[in-house]
Amino acid sequence: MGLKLYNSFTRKVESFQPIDNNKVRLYSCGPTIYDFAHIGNFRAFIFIDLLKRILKFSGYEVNHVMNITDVDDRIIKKCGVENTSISELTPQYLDAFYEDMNILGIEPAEYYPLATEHIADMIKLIEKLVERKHAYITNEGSVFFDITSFVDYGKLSKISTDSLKQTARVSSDEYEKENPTDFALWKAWKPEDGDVGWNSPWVKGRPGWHIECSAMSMKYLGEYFDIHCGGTDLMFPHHENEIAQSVGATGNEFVNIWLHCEHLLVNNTKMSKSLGNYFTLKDLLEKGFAPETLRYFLLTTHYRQKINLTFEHLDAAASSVERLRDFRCRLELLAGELKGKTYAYVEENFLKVMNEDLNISAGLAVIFNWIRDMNRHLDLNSLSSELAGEALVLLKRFDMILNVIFEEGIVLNQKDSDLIKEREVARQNKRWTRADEIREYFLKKNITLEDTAKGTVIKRKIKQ
RNA sequence: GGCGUCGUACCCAAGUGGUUUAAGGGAGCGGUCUGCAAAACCGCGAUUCAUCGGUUCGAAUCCGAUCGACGCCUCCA
Repeated sequence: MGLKLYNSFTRKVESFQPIDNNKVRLYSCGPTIYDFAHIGNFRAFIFIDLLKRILKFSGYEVNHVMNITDVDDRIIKKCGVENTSISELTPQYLDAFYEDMNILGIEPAEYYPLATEHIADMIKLIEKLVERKHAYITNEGSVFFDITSFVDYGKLSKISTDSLKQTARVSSDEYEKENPTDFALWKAWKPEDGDVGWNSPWVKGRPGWHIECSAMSMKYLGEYFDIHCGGTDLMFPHHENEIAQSVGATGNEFVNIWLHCEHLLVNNTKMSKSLGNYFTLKDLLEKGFAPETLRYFLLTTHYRQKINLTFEHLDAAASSVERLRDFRCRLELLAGELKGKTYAYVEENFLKVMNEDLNISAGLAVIFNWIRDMNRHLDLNSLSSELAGEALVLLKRFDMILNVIFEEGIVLNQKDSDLIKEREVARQNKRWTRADEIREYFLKKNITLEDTAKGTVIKRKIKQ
């Protein structure tokens, strides 16, 4: 019993036990707000959402911090190209990010700290690393982490420092590193940085990318916290460097469990900005895919499995969401009070498989098997309104995880509700042409009218 | 070259030594129901788990080889 998770650090599935009773402290790497995030980025955020929802479902309290990178090479570059400043460039992308997260039904983190608001914390941390001889200052005033000073370097990604020496890009012309594999903590100001720069004990400049996560995670979650997660591509060098910085500075353990999410692929190739093979959320919405469809698609493949994005795959996801919602509609038509726990065993079965490293495929199998069983009873009219109410209770529980089943009801304007009444009369008088005409009219508005023994059922159409 | 993940039906995908002559979803076909639809239900659908060899009383599951796909080693979710 209890949740088990695959720890990338030990490469084993481990029982999860929070450090502090039932409080879970979770850090995840957030977006760099230089542009709109693509749907591959959101795969990772939806994975974190699933993790958080399962933790909460199981009764844990979750304190989640997600950083926002609002200063880095790409941002500075774009500011140069567009002849603007960080404070003018980034807010629009941050807003878009929050909006997209909301559209995809992702629960917000407790904190979204911005890198530029934590420069002082980063400087303090760098000072500590210099003090503890893990970092050195170059002639120009940049500060680098000396990876040879940290014996466990490479332990997370299983990359040996020897092999790194053979492949690391030599960039001594950019900064004066002692060793090409050392990474920047503080970068001295250069003309192409424009007006980006902060004063520091060394020289005016800006933080390296990795230090923000060490500084902000420890500030909000303490030196040692439960879970740190992100995409697999962050494992090296980003997370490896975070460990080096954090452990180097405190001498303590840093993170209990590391979780890494696999990539979203397009044509069997990683979706990425640099390859240009990406879709933003907006792109896919404009193609007619519903937010629920996209959420379901990203949510329902195991997080350590690559997903290949195809429109066929999205269509299949839409059909599945409709199946779940159609079941909800049938229950709603029948349900009495929403109480009771006749179906608690189904929830137990669900949680049991979800506890195995978030085995969502097995979890869905539990849900769909139950739905088929319930539909059978509904077809036979052998489900009482009490039991329908109880089933609805469970369905709501499941939707605390999936968040695609329940929606705000459809509100029809006067003209449309009159049309539906007209259609009912037409059907009674067997004027089928008129009835079909009205059904067509609604279909164009993505509303399906279904004729049942209990009258017309109005549904929002998701599938294209 | 180093490190790692993966290959299960038309598509997606769970299962990682016996309770599986392999869950679940989608698509398809046939049927029930329906004015017609839609939804739902019933039935059909892998004697087989990339290939070959080995271990075992027993393998999709363990080991080895081969083939193929992908990721990281450089910014990246």
